[in-house]
Amino acid sequence: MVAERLLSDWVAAEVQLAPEIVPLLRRRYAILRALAVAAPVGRRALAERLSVPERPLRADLEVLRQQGILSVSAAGMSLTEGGKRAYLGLQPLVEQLLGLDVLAQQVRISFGLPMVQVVSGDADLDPFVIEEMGQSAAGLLVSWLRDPQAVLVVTGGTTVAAVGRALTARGERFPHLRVLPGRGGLGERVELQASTIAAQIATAAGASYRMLHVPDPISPQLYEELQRDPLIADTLAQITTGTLLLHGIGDARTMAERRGLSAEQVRSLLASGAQGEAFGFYLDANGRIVRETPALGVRLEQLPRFQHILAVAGGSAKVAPVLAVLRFYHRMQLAPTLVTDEACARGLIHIAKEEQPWQ
Amino acid sequence: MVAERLLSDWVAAEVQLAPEIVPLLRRRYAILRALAVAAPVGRRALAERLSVPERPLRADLEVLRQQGILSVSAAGMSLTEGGKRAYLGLQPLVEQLLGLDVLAQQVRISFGLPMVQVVSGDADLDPFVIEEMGQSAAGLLVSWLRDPQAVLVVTGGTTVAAVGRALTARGERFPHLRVLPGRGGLGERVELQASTIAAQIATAAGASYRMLHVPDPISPQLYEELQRDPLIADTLAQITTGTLLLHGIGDARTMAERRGLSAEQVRSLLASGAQGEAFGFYLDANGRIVRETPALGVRLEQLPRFQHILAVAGGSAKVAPVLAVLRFYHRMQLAPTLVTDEACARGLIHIAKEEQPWQ
DNA sequence: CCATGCGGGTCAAAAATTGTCCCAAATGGA
DNA sequence: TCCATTTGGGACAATTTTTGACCCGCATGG
Repeated sequence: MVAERLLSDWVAAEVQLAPEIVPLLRRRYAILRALAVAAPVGRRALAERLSVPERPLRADLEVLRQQGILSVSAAGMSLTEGGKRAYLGLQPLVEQLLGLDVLAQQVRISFGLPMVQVVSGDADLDPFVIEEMGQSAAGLLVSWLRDPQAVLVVTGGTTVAAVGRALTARGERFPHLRVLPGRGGLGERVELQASTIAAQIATAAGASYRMLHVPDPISPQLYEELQRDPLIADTLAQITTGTLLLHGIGDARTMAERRGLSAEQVRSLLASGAQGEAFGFYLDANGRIVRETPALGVRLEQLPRFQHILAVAGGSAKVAPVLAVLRFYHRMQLAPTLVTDEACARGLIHIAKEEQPWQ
Repeated sequence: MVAERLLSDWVAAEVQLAPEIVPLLRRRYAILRALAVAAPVGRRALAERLSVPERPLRADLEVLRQQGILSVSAAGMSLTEGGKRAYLGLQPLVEQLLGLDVLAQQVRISFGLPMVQVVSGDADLDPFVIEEMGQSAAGLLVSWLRDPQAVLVVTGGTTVAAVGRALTARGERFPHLRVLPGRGGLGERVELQASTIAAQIATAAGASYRMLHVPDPISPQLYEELQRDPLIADTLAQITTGTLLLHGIGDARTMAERRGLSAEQVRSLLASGAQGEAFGFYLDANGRIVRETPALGVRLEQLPRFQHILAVAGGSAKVAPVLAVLRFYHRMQLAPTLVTDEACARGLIHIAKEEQPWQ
């Protein structure tokens, strides 16, 4: 605690004296993160993924190379051992330098949440930011997963998938754990399915799991029929015993299209004010439910039963969806933990300052 | 201790990731130091004293102004309250960032000294560096001055005068202390005389002092005569009871000229290899005494009696003189504490690496 | 009161950065 | 084994930024 306090003082003085180090460290740290995740990677590919012009990136890479932080080969660039150490050791410093801790506290207070974590960057510009959100969320999750009663319910999506990868990478085992998908199958990509992620997490953690072999937008006829299937019914029953909920937050239009809604249906959905989506509910800017997807899985009335709800989403395009979900939870008198990125957090703060958070 | 350790780790990682902050912080810190000492000061005067081109300085000043670190008026620029706080709080960070602690350790080990302190900058280029050396030396001194038995012997010179100013500024009082000049009058400038500095320190500390009203280069006839003077004899006797010695280190040529030696005498002195001077002794590169100034004051055989000897000198031009003095002490089997600046310390290390420190 | 030194403005020259090529070599999937 | 692809590094003109060298009106302090 003392050390942290001192660090923040030093950082504050340093930033005051030399504010130009902030964008500098931001860039360099993003490069390290990218290399830590995707090495070996080439200069052009890196520029593409970081949404940065190639030549400036080259200048940065040159400095890092001379510092012995990265090694180059014909296959691309990788972090050296020292570079990995620097990357890992730098996280608290970068958080301080970029003011991420302050940002997280602002979001936490503004929206009345129990805990908020903010990672550096913008997931829309730099795909590696999603991985870092995943690691951050995984860190929170494992502390909850130690509970022998823990039953984890997960949804699908790219961000939740990143949490799964991060949990797998940690290699910690929770044999008593049970992992369940909170939704059925949605879209085509198998690695983003709730069932797939549940299975991945459970396998890595040495835990048990169930899959939910139902389509996500479900027709009324199938609804009754599938509920009578004993295996499905059992899985649904187990979901009601969940203690931890991990879910992503979607953009209304994207999710509607992924669920195969017609252009007309999408138009009507958006006309009704839908901004965000979470586990099947489309929410407007005030957090009101605009439309509920007919599907099997975690249900509205179950939400209060979870001990912890962890929402993960980032990128500047997710500001409105996240805002919708946070207001939805506020209406429900629930308080989820939020893991997001810098761009999204700044957007949330910007809006919170302009208007009353709860209208 | 923990905090320091962590700080150094963070700093190491930060410097690795963004080495360009080192010259940046070096410049900005020098500006803060100058403003802390000499405010209010104008842009051109500042550029002159810092030996920096005006336009780049202006760019730095612009940043610092926008950061609210300095305030401008028609009389010049000054530090704001926040700027003063940043300046004071930044010292340990700057020491780490510029590697001054490492440098000090290298000098300490290379020359077998008990303690070495290094301040940032080059006294030859930036006159404020002398003030910082003074503050550093004053910090060491006060810890020794708490000893009720303390008797402090000081020499003259610009650097020792800066120590006197710094001690005065601290405002701590040592009523039991006795301060004595280690040399007679030398040159014309009263504020650089050993007696003047002794009186200044003693007055500020509420201590007692004596003056030594004798010329420094003294003729053989006067030598006997003045020693018979009861007041002078008593002062000389008191000097033999000294427990702490504070002295500067001079360049041989400069000191010889200041003592009024003829051009011929100076030439012969330099031809005999004289590099440095300390309390009257001219020393060659190996630390051998080349010539002893006939004078009254602290004598060679007294040196081992001091509990602490503190040598203060800086600037790249003082490398050879300091080296000569350090080797002299090594021959005497004495180990002084050294306060110097970055430029001088790097010069010492450079030489120590090339040759064996003791031949 | 007035001369000195103050901050700030201006602008051409110089330096650094950036955009956009190219290339030989190594890679890795077929 | 081969060959399409991607790698890092070189080169260089276009562009932006920084630097040097002025000038000006004005507050300040002797």
